[in-house]
Amino acid sequence: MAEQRTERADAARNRRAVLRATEQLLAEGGGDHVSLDRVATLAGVGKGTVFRRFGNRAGLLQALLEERSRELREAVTDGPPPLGPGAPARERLLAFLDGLGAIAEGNAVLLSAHEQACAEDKYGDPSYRFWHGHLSALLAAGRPDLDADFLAHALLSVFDGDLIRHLTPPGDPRCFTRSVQRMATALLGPG
Amino acid sequence: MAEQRTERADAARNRRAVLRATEQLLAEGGGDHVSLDRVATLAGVGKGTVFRRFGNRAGLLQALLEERSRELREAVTDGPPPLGPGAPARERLLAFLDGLGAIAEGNAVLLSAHEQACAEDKYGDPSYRFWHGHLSALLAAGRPDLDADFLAHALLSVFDGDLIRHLTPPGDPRCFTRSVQRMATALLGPG
DNA sequence: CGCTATCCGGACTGTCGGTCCGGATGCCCC
DNA sequence: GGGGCATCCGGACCGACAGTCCGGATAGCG
Repeated sequence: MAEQRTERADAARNRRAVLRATEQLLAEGGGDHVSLDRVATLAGVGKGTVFRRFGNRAGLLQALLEERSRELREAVTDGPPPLGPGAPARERLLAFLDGLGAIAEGNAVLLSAHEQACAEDKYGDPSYRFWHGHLSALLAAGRPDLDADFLAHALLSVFDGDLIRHLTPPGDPRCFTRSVQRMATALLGPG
Repeated sequence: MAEQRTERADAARNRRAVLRATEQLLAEGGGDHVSLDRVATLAGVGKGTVFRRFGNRAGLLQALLEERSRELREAVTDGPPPLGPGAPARERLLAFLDGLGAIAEGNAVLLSAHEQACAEDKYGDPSYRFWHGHLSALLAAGRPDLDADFLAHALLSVFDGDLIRHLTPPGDPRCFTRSVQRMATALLGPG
């Protein structure tokens, strides 16, 4: 539904330019630094172009996030174990948290900006629903006695850009992920 | 430091009027409905007055949240068990989560608005630090082998206004709190 | 009752997200 | 190669908002 039959060449070029400009602005200043005016100017396009492609601020950030996490989503559905199907639920869960943690740690600023932009419908966002569904299924497989749906929300709620930056010391970029994995292990119990 | 020697009567009256106006606007529309212009108008004061009292949007919402949670904080530090000191850590933890959950469930809209306004320093906010310190101490007392500091952040991260509204069905207002308590129990293990 | 520190009000500014439409341009078909 | 049309572009424009500022009002004290 979002894809036209064919996208005109200039449209594709502009889309790429806008995404590149967005990530550049995110890198050089905080999330607040990314105003759509600035994105458009840096990308060398008009403001209207940004909105036509991405709908609004949230859509723009979501597209960037989607680009950064598509690989993990494919690995989770179609890839080899332990991420993909085939491994025991416990191993798949830890592998998944590792992958998601890596993305989150590497994109904490983008995460914060996206959380702030997605004011109200964060839990209806397709991307969120996918992560939640996957997590929920793995949890239910590991511990059928627990409330997998809620625990999946709880585990995801910890992937907060600000929290990640607050908990990541310089020199140990995977600290957050390890903490999440330890928590998940404690939740699953000594199974 | 925030208290003047004596607050003029009109200043105190205006402060109350602003807080009342804020909660009224929060109640009748979403968090976005609370613009400081509207608050000032509804309170019957000028815009400058709102800013002089509360600094900015975040300060206003924080003041309201503080008002709603002061009782719990006092009960936790000075009150009788199981909330206050004296009960076993496990019981205190569950009682604390019950109290915090009640506040969060009753103020989900305010919570959302506050989260959005406190863009960057959410984890430095004195109120957050208090809850985190308390939770962290109780967790450390119950399970010294776990990373209490991280788990306290994780438990608090689930108190998200949007998530609470998303998980609270009509007719079961305490559903969220029970889920949180079950999660905490699972974390503490079968001790 | 008068004086001063304090407070009030609302006009003002700069910025932002989002809309709109006249003009340009890529693309397909002849 | 060229013409016609659907698509896209750009940036002027709008309304709303957070936050600032200062001339004027007033509470409270002596």
